Amino acid sequence: MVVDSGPAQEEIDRIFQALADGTRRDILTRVIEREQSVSALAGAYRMSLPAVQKHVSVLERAGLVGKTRHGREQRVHAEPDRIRTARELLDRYEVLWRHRVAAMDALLAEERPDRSKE
Amino acid sequence: MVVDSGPAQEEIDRIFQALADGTRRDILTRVIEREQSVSALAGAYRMSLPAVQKHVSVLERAGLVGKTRHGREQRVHAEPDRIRTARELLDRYEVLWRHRVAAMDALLAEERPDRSKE
DNA sequence: GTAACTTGCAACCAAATGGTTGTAGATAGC
DNA sequence: GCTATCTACAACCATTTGGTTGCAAGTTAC
Repeated sequence: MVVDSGPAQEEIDRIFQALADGTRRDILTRVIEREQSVSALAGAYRMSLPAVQKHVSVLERAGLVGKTRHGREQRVHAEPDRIRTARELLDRYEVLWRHRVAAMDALLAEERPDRSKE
Repeated sequence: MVVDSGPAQEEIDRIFQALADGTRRDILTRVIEREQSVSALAGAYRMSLPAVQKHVSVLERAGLVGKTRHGREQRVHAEPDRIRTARELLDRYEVLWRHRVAAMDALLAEERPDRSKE
């Protein structure tokens, strides 16, 4: 079932924006496989820790990951529901496309020009 | 890394970047329903025509839409294959997530820290 | 031809992105 | 106590983004 009747535009913006960076997609992949601390993540890339912190923050604001305290460490984990939401978002576009193709087929079958619409 | 066996990283960047803007998602929705000229699209928004041109250009570089000349008009149309590609990209993340949940379940059931798969 | 319309492109500007360094607060271990 | 580590946050900088205006080129209509 759909999580909600449709996330706000800004929510969708954040989700796609978060996924529009290779480092962030890689971070997401890593924490999906296993939750880990920010510094552990930072060790995997050739950039500074604050840079990784920012990427995690972007993913967090998009709701794709969350953080849990374990002593002095802060483990980053994936948020599966939101990931599925993102996929379902793309599903809607595919549904729209199928609809258009069906309309075009009907148009070609009846062989009538429909240019007087606008 | 693991997720990437399809399009290049930059391609994926462009696809998600293109979808990370409400105006561009709306343009995509419109041209999926019916192909139309750039100026016709521009008439639907409260921004200048060059701004809409830029949005279309971003969608075009991402491969989500294409353009066809009809006299002096340039009709923008959707590229369904690429839209499906984007959705399948998200599918892979969901698969990874399911994998991780299955591993966690096995972990909790057997109560041992080894996460080797069957 | 001239005029009107559609498009493309360059220059410009404000705001956001993605990175850096530096500083400061908690927590674990000595 | 002191020290080292993990994290957060602020300031700063270069580049990109999203918008503007203005101008040039191609196409249609007169």
